[in-house]
Amino acid sequence: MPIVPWPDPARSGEVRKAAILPRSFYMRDTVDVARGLLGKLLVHAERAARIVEVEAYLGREDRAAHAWRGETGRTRVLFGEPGHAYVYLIYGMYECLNLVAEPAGSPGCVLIRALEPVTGIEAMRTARGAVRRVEDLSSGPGKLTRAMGITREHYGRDVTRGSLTVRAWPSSGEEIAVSARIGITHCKDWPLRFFLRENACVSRR
DNA sequence: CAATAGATCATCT
DNA sequence: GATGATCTATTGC
Repeated sequence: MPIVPWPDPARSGEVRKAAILPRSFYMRDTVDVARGLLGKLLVHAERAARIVEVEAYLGREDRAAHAWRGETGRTRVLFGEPGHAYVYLIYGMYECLNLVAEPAGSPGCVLIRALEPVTGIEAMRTARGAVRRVEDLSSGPGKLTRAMGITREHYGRDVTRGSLTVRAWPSSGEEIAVSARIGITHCKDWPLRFFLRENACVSRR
């Protein structure tokens, strides 16, 4: 079965009507926000995609989290209001998108690790160059920011309003799986990665 | 197929 | 000056 079994334009109307998640969605325990984001829609620049893989990063107790050392210039937004974007450069080359969770002062966040394209697939292809398969367009944290046109310009953006939003989307009923987080050196065994088990767009299948 | 090297730079020590 | 929440091309079996 194709990843997108419906015509692209037919879905853009539904995307526009989809309700933006309110700030209260993010003002909860980081793990609850992470699980809750699975299946929701990330919308930006005429493109929309379902969130299919995330990781939770906690605060000062989590040595793998950027907030572990406390507030710095880069991590400032993590300590602010929930529902904002934390975007940073990794390995000198890729940007990663996180959504800030928990009340102000508690720096939890959720790394968005993979998306399933829904609309704007041609724009994603253009942004991703030589990639052929739809399921490879946004199946990783660095890939999805490229595909969606998200950069450090979006650092601190409020995702409950404006051009970068997260919206409600009908549940697919897919099973949620849990594992350790990927690519970290500290707290390697903490079960804070959540993904839709059988989804073809999850990274590292 | 699996393993690995190289790209490349903001951030923090 | 070292490190890192990655990706891709290339090498080798």
